[in-house]
Parts: sequence; structure tokens; C-alpha cells
Amino acid sequence: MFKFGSEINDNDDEVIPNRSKKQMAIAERHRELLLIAKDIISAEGFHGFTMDKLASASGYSKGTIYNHFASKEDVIVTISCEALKTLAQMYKKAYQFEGGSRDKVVALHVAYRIFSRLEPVLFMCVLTSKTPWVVEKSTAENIEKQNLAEEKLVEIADKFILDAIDGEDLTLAATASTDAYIFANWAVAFGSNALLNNATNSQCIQRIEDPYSVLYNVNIVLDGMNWQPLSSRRDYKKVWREVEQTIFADETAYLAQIGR
Amino acid sequence: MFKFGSEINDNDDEVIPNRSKKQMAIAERHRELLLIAKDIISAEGFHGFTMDKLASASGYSKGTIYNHFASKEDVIVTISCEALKTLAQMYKKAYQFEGGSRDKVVALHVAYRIFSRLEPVLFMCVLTSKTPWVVEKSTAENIEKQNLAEEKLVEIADKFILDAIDGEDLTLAATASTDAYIFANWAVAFGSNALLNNATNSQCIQRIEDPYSVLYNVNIVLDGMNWQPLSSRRDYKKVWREVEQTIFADETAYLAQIGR
DNA sequence: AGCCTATAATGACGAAAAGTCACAAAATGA
DNA sequence: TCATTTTGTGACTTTTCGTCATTATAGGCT
Repeated sequence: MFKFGSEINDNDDEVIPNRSKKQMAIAERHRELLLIAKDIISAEGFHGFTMDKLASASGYSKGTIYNHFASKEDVIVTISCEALKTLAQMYKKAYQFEGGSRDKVVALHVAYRIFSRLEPVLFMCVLTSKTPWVVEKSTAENIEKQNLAEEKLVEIADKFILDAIDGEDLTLAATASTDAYIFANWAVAFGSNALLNNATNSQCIQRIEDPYSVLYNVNIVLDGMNWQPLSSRRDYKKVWREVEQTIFADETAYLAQIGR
Repeated sequence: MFKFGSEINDNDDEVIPNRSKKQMAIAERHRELLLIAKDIISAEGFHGFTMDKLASASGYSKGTIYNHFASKEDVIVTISCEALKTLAQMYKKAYQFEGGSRDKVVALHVAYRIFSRLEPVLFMCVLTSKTPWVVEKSTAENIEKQNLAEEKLVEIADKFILDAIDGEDLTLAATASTDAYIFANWAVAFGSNALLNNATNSQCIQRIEDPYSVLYNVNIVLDGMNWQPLSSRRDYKKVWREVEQTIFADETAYLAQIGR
């Protein structure tokens, strides 16, 4: 269920008009290729991913691959797009968590943390796909799609903030927007996860070695926003564990199993 | 002054024993090559950087280049190492800022922000150089050097925290270490800067469009740590500007000039 | 100076990968 | 059945990484 790709295209966002059989077949293969590409990238990184590997792994010729993707970079942007959609699904699940507004936002961060551990390479793909030389070699259409996928994510995140304001757990500073609050959460979450996943040989990070280190950072940020109830008045470790064991039980079990 | 490279090797860390003329020449060329490599990477990204370009730009043959670096990846790790040293210099300057412990840590974040704007590609290099396939193709020796450079940075950051504890502006939670506090600062700073530099076509980030957005995030984190005086009781925008206009005046002027 | 050896520099070369394109195959429709 | 359009193919060109046999050079020794 949690495997990226299983949900490719089972959301709907593009309205599908009556497509010919042929077009359906092409769309089907597009998904197939994406899945294979994702496996290669996950296993060998963007560096180890080649169009020849994708061709031979899929059984199609290089020309056909290039009918689907404008370039190697175009593949990564498409993959990143799918990654964002997967993340959106997880965010929606997090929103379902029963609890106060701050509990829910903790659930959001659990979702992000789990995603970054399940798919560390895809997690970084989202950033890679924004670097200038990837953007340049990709199609404008795909870049636009990626922006839309990201905006959708922001929309979901917005709900968490608005709910908190509604419930009077959070008061927006006079000068601040919900975007500013989303950005703060995004920055600390992205930074924490990126560093934990990539800077593993850093002494500083090795010394911490605590499964809840993302939570600590999140607590600091939410306390700094004065998002009620403060971490001094509620045990968010327990909330974190509960989220892991309920709505993301499958993913958590899988991660434990593969020891990551 | 602020240009990366000017300070390559004017710090000292490796004790230089009596070296032969030849060895001196090699070391000199090493620095020269690094400078050229850095220019290419800054201009064209790691993707656009090739060993052939480095060879022809430097006037040396490919074989000679490979006498200096084990691989393309080895170059990036070395560059990242130098970037970390540059950053260390800037952190030391930030530590000189006259003010309270929290003012100083704001100066630290100004330094990081300026670095990320002066050298956006190098800023990302530090992360890139930690990805598995770069680490694998680089020499163990260079990786070790990079870890040491990073650890030195953490040591400097540690001073900011210890001073605050000494001055009773900050109280460490019973269960937390200074490493945890450094990690929180690092995560929010890295995340904010990486997103601001790379996710510029994100609607959410475009809507914020505020030169102080990093400061807002930093304020949230430091408030969340209860680092005194809180942002409600002191104008840190003013502090930020002051740091920019005093100790990093040259860099700030340069950035304004090139409009970044 | 003239010779010798260790060390360094060179660039041609092999291998791998991106991307193209002329041609082949298949599907579609009359 | 045949003509036309669409789709698929893989050999080919170009670029780049990394190697290595060959050439050049520097520094010591007589």
C-alpha cells in the first residue's frame, strides 16, 4: 500500500476524456516505465540511472523511451511529480488523525519523515528536479505539472494551519501569513530529514542518534509559534508513536523490517 | 575578500613540513585547479562540470588532472571541503559580533544566508557530496577531511550555545544536548536556504517574497528554545541589518550589486 | 658537462551513455 | 487488399569518464 507507484494514477487529477485504445496503451506503458525508472533511481541514484538501463529493463527500445520522455532530466521531474502526489496522499491520511490541531500537524511530520525514509532517493529527487540544469532540459509542461503538485501539497498543509486558527490553538502574528507558517514547518522538516538521511557520517548527527530527533525540532518550531498545547504540557512523543502505530502502521512495520 | 578561494589554504590546518620545490609547485597547482573547478561548477552546475573542461581551462592535460583528483566526484568533495572552510571563516567573523548571545546567533544565520546566496552551487555541493554515489567514487581520505571540516564548524557553533548557557540566556532541557540545539538550528537554516534558493518557482515561496524570511524561521526556532531575549522583546530585524551592514558589509554590497 | 633514474605530463584510446534518425513494422481505414 | 499514418527500432554520432603506454623533465651522481 505504501509503496510508491501503487497509487500512480489512481488519483484522478487529470480528467480523462474518451481516449482511444492506443492512447490507453501508451498511458499504461508510461506508468510502467515510471515504475521501472523509479526502481532504478531508488537502487542506484540519479547518477546510476541511465536511459539504456530503462530501455533494457523495460524491454522497449531507446527510441520508444524517448517518445515518452524528452530527456533523462524529464524522467526525474516526472518521478518527482509522482513523489509529490504520493506525499499528498500521506498528508491526507495524516489529516484524518483524531486529535487536536497540533496532534494533527505532528501526524503530518510523521508522514513526511516516513516518506523520507521509505523513499530517500525520491525525497531528494524533489530537490534535484528543481536545480537549473534539470529544469532547463525538461519540458515546460512537466515543470508546470510539478508546480501544481507542489501547490496541492501546500493547500493541504494550509488546512492544518487554518484548523488551528479556527480552534484558537494558534494565533497568526499580525504581519505573518499562513504561507510563512507553512514555510517554517517545511523548512525545518525538509532540513531535518535531508540532514538525517544524507549527513549520516556527520559526528554531530551521529551523537544525537535518536529516532525522535525530527520531533524535537518540530516541537521547537511549534512551541516557537506558540501552537497550543505546548510541548511542555503534552507528550508529543506519545502522539508520534500513536500516529506511527495507527494510520501508518504498515509503513512503520515495513521500515522496522528492513531496518531503516 | 568574500570570494571563495581567496582563503583557500591561507588557513593552516595541515602542518606543512619542509616540502621540496616540486611538491610546492604541485600544491600550488592543486589550489589553482580547485579555483577553476569551482568557477566551472558555479557557472554550469555539477552536471555541466567535466574533467575535460577543467583540463582545457587549466591548460593541463587530462592525465595531470587525474593525478590531482581520483574522479570527478573527488573534485566535488574537495570543493565542498573548501566551502566548509570558507563557512568556518564566516562563522568566526559572526562570533565577533558585539551583542548578546542571541544577537550573535542571528549573526551566525546571517553568515549562512549570505554564503548560500554568494555561492548557491557550493552550498548545494556540500549536500551533493554526501550522497552515496559521490562518497563511493571519492577517496576515503577526502571524505575524512570533509568530516573534519564539518566537525570544526560544529565546534564553532557549539561556542554560541555554550556562551548563551553561560550567560543564562538559554537553559538546556534536561534530556537535550548542545548537539540537539545545533541540529535544530542547522536544520531550519539549511532547509530555509535550500528551499529559498532552489524552490523559487514554488507559489508558496513566491508569495512570501520577504528578504527576512530566514530570520522569521530562525526567530521561531530560537523562541521555541526560549532563547532570551525573545523576538517579542527585541527587534531582530534591526540586528540582522546591522550584521549585514557591519561585519558582512562587503558581501552584502556585492550581493546587492549583482542583484541576488 | 654528460649521463642516469625516478617522477611527472601527455593525449590517444576504450568504454559507457545521451540523444538522433532513417528505416521497419504495425495499426488504421477505405 | 492496399495506401497512409502512426509507432517502434537499434545502429550511429557525440560527449565524457577514466586509463595507460609513451614521452618529457628534473635532480642527483660521476
